[in-house]
Amino acid sequence: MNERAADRVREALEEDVVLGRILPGNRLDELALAERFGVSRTPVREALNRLAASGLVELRARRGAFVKAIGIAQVVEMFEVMAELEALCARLAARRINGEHTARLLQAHQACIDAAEQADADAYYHRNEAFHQAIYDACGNRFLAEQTENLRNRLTPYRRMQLHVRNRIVGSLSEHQQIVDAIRAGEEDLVVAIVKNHILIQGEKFHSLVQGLDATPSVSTAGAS
Amino acid sequence: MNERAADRVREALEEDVVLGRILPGNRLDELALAERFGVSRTPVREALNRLAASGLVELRARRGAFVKAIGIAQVVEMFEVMAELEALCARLAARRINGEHTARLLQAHQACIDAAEQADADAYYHRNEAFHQAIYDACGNRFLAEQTENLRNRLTPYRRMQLHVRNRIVGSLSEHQQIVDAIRAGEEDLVVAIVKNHILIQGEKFHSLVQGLDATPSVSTAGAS
DNA sequence: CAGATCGAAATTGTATACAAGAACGCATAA
DNA sequence: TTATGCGTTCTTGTATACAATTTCGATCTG
Repeated sequence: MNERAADRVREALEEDVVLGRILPGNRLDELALAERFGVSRTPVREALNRLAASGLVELRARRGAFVKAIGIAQVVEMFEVMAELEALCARLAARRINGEHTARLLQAHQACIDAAEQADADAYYHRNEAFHQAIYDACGNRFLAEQTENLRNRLTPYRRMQLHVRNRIVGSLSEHQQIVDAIRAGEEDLVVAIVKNHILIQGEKFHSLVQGLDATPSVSTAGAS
Repeated sequence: MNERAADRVREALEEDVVLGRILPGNRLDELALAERFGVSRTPVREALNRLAASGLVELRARRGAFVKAIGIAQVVEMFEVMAELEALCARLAARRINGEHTARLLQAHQACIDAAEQADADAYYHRNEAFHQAIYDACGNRFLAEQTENLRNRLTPYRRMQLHVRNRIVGSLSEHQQIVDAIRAGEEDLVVAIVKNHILIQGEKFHSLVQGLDATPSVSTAGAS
């Protein structure tokens, strides 16, 4: 329980950024954060450095820390990589899964089914995370599992936003079933195809979602308005 | 020019670790580093944090920073991921490469050929890096390019160690030629296969290399004299 | 009135001082 | 001789003080 102040600050900020409580582009004032957490600037700076390294904030030299404004194009790029990493996890899982991991995977899948039957979108979100984590853990490559989890965390806000799209849960669940079956059957190529599609769907949904919502002129629409 | 002290320290330490001038398991004393670089502990700590985030050093709470001792198993895992990322770069490059990037790729390839003809292993190493970087840049996905470059940097010492293996340069060069041809022809699946093999060869060479050298140096072997 | 230039305030980057915990050694006892 | 307990010392973690740079605003000039 003797937690380091810097870690407390980092975790709290991480949550704020990931959950969208601090919006992209906002500047993170060291002094203000220090006061908010009741510490000095030193642990705050340490936390900001760590967040910068994990890509959540951008550190402009002598200008402060800004919540990284990830453009639509980059999010699509990230989903592209995410699909590949997750597909590799699934491929290796299909190749190497053992009894223990199989049990965990089935359990996580069942938990998703339960949440879906209760139409509890929030619970489904969390259990969906656990389901994917179970795949990562089953891949037998801890480094890959960590990398994939990292990227997944960075994509959290963009996935979260489109889980409320109509019928997405039903579709997601059906894909989960296919994934589980393919992994247990050791069908590597099949599970890779399913997972890639499973992830890329999210990227596409995100893309069409933001295009329908808002014309954020950050990148594309050059001379708009 | 007006470089930050913390960045200078970080870059210098990065080089020391990557080039093996500081061995895995060694503790990085903040005060000693501060004196060595003529700065205070503050920028040193910042540098260590950044290095920890990029996985080069391990930060044990209230115990200091240690150069991360990456086990053989993890290196093999990292090569497994590396092969996948690089193959994805190549696939996307084959799909989307344009004239400018093609020129750069050809130029980088020719530079490798020149270095090989002069049997200059050191020059070949650097130009090989540039060749792979050219592929990353041509993939049209800046995020993927950055991730791949990052991982490549982390694997540097393990790749470097086996470039001196006999005839590896010749084999490498031949694979480069196949990669260039496949990318220019837009043969996605073909280039993926070649690249995966190209990278995994390195992982296997590393594996057999260390197995031939030493029995079980699973952890530190830091103070080996 | 517009623009530039200079200056003050605010903020980041670095150094130093202080607090707390861990490593190490020494002494003592069995 | 060895193991254990205590205390010193060294190192990390945090706070504060100082330096340097940027930003914003006011004033002056065309």
